[in-house]
Amino acid sequence: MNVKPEIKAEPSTMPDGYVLEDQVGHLIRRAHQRHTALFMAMIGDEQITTTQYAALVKLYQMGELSQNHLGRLTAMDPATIQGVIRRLTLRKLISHRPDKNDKRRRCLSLTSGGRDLVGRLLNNGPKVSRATLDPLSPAEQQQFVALLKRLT
Amino acid sequence: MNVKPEIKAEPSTMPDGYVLEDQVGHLIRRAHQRHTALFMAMIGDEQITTTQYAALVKLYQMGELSQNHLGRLTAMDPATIQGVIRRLTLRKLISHRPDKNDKRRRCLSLTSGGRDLVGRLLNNGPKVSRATLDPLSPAEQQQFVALLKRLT
DNA sequence: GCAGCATCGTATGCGTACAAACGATATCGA
DNA sequence: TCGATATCGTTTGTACGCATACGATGCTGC
Repeated sequence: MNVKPEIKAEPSTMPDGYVLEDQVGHLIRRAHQRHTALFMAMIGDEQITTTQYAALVKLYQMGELSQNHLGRLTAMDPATIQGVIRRLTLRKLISHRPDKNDKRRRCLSLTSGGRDLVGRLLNNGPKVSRATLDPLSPAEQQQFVALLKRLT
Repeated sequence: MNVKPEIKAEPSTMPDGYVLEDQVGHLIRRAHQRHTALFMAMIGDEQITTTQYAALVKLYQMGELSQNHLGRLTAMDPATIQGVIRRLTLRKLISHRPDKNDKRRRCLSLTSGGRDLVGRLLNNGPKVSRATLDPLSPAEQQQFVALLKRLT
């Protein structure tokens, strides 16, 4: 149960008080890790990830979208959304058909199974958000989200 | 230069006002993307990533650490820190020797080249933090970081 | 109508991030 | 002392995230 005494050695002096743990990027990264863990534990499906959920919800809301457009709406570049869509298609949650007017595009939409899944998970989304913000008071939560929105 | 009119279809009704873009997890993910892009553009070395920088700075500060302990200090699990250390070792920024008292451990430390690199990059760390927080006023920046720290 | 440019989706390569399983080593408790 | 348990670092597999390059298609301006 105990951890060994850690190795020690000669540290180097830092320019003024540079503390890695106080840097905003490090804190954002850790907040992202924590949120992802909460999401995977609470969303209600073992396989669905945060980005897959975002793609499914957007398709649920919008009905039919081209692949890159869906990527833009969910903040994923073409290479990333391609992988996400491939995995969701393998799970038969998404289907695609060619666009009549533009041969380059794939029209993506949810299958009935995909719609069912989103319907089941949709109530859990707000629960994850609440759990993520739980350490803050309601007023602080509003403040935090408002500030976070301006950092994009 | 123009984007085509986007595909439209029958959207599904959502339970109350669920807006993906307002969910804190989505905002944290986008803030993380933005910070990473700013870091890569500003840190002063084309190859060094955020996690590699964290590992280098910690070793610079602490002098010598075991691999998993360094991982805990920088919020990386053993599998992740292993890859980071392997790449930094390949670049000859980090060296390792066996621990006298514990044969399982690798004692990690910076090479002279690693110390030189950290010395050159260290002033850029705060610049990245400032750029990340730039959309906010000074008071808001303090508020934001304070709230973010409590979400970990 | 056609040349240049933009966008579509794909593919490859590299770097996190983490779960799971592993052998080796260390420690704790009976 | 010795067996159970914990930790160390590694490996494998899956999933983002992005840079880069690619061929196919669409659009714009001359």
